Amino acid sequence: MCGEPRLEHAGRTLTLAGWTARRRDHGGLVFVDLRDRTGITQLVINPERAPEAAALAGDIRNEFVLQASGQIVARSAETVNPKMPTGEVELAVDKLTIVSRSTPLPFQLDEENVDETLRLRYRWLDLRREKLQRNLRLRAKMVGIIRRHMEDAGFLDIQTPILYKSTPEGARDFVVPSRLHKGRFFALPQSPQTLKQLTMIGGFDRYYQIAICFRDEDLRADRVQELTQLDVEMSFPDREVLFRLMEEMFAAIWLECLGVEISAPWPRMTFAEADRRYGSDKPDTRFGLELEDATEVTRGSEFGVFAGAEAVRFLRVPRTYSRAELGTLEELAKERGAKGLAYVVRDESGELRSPIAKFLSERELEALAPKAGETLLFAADTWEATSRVLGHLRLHLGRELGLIDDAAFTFLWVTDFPMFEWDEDEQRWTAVHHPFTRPTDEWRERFDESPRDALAYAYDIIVNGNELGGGSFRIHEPDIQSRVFDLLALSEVEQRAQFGFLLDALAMGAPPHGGIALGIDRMTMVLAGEPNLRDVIAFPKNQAGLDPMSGAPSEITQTQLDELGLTVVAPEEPG
RNA sequence: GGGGGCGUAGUUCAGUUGGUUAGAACGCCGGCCUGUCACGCCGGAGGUCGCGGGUUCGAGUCCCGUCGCUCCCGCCA
Repeated sequence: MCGEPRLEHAGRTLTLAGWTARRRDHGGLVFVDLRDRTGITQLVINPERAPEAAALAGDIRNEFVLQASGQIVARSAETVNPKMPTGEVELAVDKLTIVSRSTPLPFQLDEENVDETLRLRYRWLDLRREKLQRNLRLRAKMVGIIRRHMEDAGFLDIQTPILYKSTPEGARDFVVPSRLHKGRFFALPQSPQTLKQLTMIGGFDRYYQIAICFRDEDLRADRVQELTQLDVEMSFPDREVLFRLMEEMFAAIWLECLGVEISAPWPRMTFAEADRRYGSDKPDTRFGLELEDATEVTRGSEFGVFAGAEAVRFLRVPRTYSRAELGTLEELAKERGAKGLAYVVRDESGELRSPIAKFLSERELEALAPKAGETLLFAADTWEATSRVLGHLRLHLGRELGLIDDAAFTFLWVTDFPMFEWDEDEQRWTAVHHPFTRPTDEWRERFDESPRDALAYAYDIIVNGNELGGGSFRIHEPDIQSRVFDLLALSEVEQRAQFGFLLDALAMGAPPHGGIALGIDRMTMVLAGEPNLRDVIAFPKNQAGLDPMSGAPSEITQTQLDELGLTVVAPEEPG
């Protein structure tokens, strides 16, 4: 392989094949950097040694595929290239074959910042680049460790269908029309959730699958429409066993892929604590800058906004800001729905700068205790809104103030999520996790009496503020499952139509069960240090959900439409 | 659905206050070159300044619209 020849191989005869990374034509001597996935070796084509090869060498262009036979020779001292691993040797070519030619490339493989549409359109070229080679190998290695780990722990790989049933709960479904049953549709699974529960009821007590899941929602840098997840489920679950299984798996991945040791067990934090301290259900605990609560202190304040707010919370930032900078921060706060951003700056001199200071009593200021060189940034609103605004600001400030150690990995379990949240638009309760999540034991019998407060037996894996996975213990009692559906305003008819099979199964000897699902794409992203999911996926779609390479999604023929019994009512104008 | 950023040669970019023929590097084509390794040297081709409209004597530059890409909000059980 091109990355392998070393000094000790000198004298050996061999054949290398690969791509032309670069040709340096000296008129007589021609040098070619030949590249394959292992690296680069320099070919030397000397017309005195190999006249036939030299005759071909003038034709070689970038990315031509070559096969070259010859002898590995030590380079003379002055021609050694210390920058390359194979730089002490080169291949003195005897026989050269141009195996395959290439048109000039639409972009150069060594160019940075190439337009992403171009990279996606010619993905086969992008894949030759070092970054994607590295990321996809890392991903494959990680998946290998995952499979080994799950198999060793006695989990059974069971495949579940891709053509499945649409359930309007949750994300939008991708649907596939049925030819044999016109007017009816399969849905691609958003997750094998109900199916893996059925494997438990079916007597396989430890299931796993590397499953592709489909969600027809808008895309983001860290969100794609078809995602790969490690899906895990076990019967008679023990949370400690499951947590340890995950901690050991991540430890193995991080050690084998990065050489990084992760200490275990990981810290655990309830959702309530995460929300209170970090304003987030996925806190980045690589830095402090925690939210503080001034609601009690400012109760009855002369500053009406504070006096009347459900919650007054603030960030204590260890620096001072100019008015202009505070304006920028306020814009950020408003992006997340804040009405404004009150502040108190105490300069190094000890002087207070604050539009609200005149409203604050001695007692209030004393309690807030801004130190010299500090800025307090306030949000006064509903509790939930203050979390959203300050949690967002905290992340921004953490990055801006350089509080984040990029080399650090902080793993965290967040537990005890709320079961439900109120959907203002639809005027009904929705499941925070999913409707099969079991309430904690204390809420088991009364979750529907106080849905706002009910807690779920659910947990997330958070790494550096990224949600890498989440799971729960499931409901295995048909009556409780029905009551959850009732609370979610699913009529009895809808329950039967959508989830009848699950309710029937739960009624026929369902063991207690629970599990977890991990985002393989996001795990790779964090592992590779990539800010973008598309760079850890071989053939991703762009942000509009289109594939610039194949042109998918595309129109289908009238014959296909007829066979499927479909009519296209409002075709998109072809762009 | 909404907001921000970007769009100039094959690629990555520059382009001043609105002013002559829109530049550079790499790539591409031709020529020279026997120790280069981002080889070097000489020459050349290559542009609907995303698209449409407007202002102006004059628009890559200003204005309006539109399209594409991207980041974010909504959405993502």
